[in-house]
Amino acid sequence: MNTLAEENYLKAIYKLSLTARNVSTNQIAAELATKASSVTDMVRKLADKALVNYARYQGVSLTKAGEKVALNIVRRHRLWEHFLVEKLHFKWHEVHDMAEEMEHISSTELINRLDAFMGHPTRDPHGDPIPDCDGNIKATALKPISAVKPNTSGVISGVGDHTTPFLQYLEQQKLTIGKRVTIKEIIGYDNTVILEMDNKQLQISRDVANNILIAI
Amino acid sequence: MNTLAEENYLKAIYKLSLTARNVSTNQIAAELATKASSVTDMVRKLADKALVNYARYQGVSLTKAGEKVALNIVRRHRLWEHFLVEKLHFKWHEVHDMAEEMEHISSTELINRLDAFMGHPTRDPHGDPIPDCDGNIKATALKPISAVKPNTSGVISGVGDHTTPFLQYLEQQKLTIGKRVTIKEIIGYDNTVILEMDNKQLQISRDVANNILIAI
DNA sequence: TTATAATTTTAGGCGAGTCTAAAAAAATTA
DNA sequence: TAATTTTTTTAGACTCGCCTAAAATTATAA
Ligand SMILES: [Mn+2]
Ligand SMILES: [Mn+2]
Ligand SMILES: [Mn+2]
Ligand SMILES: [Mn+2]
Repeated sequence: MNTLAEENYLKAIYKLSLTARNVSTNQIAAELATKASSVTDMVRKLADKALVNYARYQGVSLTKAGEKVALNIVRRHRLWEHFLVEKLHFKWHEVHDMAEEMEHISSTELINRLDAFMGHPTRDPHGDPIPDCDGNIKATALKPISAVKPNTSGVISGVGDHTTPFLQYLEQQKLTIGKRVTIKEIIGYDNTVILEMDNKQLQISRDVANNILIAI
Repeated sequence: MNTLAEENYLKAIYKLSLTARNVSTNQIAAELATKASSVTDMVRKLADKALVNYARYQGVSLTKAGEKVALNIVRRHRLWEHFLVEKLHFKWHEVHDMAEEMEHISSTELINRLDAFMGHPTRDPHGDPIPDCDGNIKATALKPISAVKPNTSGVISGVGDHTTPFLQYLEQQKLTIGKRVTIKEIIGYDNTVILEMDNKQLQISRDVANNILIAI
């Protein structure tokens, strides 16, 4: 149906669309570590297939059909990540690159059986929601720790940075998905955040606080 | 390391090498449903990478390095097939095409963990041996039912034909891996074979008998 | 508003992998 | 052995996805 390259572009456009109405050529190029001219080529191909809306110099957005394809790739990616962590006992920072390949395995039946095998999980190891087979996805309102008022309590439910060093740091600090934390104080000087977790105090930097998302 | 196309060629050459010392261009083309000219191109590329021995018009054989790569792909293919049948409950005739894609997932750590997760299986759902991580493979001397003497008993341990209709037929007749059968008689007229299995008699055609492999 | 900078597109080219058609070599048959 | 058939290779072309360099367009600053 769609090539591997097309799938990667659609997923990138989907991701960027979460924070911008029209996605720019340069944004896509940066996301995929490719060149703007390559993006222009591919975007025209996707427009021909009616998967994106595109007018030159105007940026790009997914059509209904394109969004459906993208959500399916996201579903596959997150289900495989879940499998890798839950069944093969990989750490949460190790699974992304493997899932990046596995998300392109095309069988729908396979992914539905994997979904059932895993017990229809709703979130991947990083807290991101897993779309169902119709592309429905639970949008959850999460807030970065840096954006909540002191004495607020919440459960860590997602991360804003998926890089290995960040995830490893969080794991080392036991700041993992599901943990309840209370924001005690935000230091004015450099926005360091003082947290309470498991009855212990803990300081995290502004950058870290920006990338830990909690449900209140 | 190697492209998807290169991997498919190496696997095809490996398979054909089991029944021929030097594999011909046309054989490879038939196996991969491609054209002889494409095979010549690719074979020269594989020779440049020292994965095959090739002299024009002389056919091709795997080098030690090429065989190692091929065995690794076979390992991945068969482990994924095993997973699909044992964990996701696919039937043995449904798994080949999915495994054909999954075998190209490149992570060695992934496949070793999958191996452990499945309990280090030695055979895939079709009875074919699964190479270990060093490429060691247990060559088992199996005989087609058509080649054994009457009143011989053995255990069905492999198939010589992996096509869906054949596998479905065997399943319907309960002639599956692990079943013990006794060859009672081979009818001279058309080589129909009369079997005993589960204390019942059963007739199979010459073609079917040729493609059921037993360990005696 | 005009000049400058940044973004995006176009033009042209490259490698991978495939194809068809024609030429070369090997195998088979007469 | 000579003619014919089959197999294999070569020649040339195509699509896909990518690149660089240059041109066009849009955004920003003077
Ligand atoms: Mn991908
Ligand atoms: Mn994830
Ligand atoms: Mn394959
Ligand atoms: Mn198999």
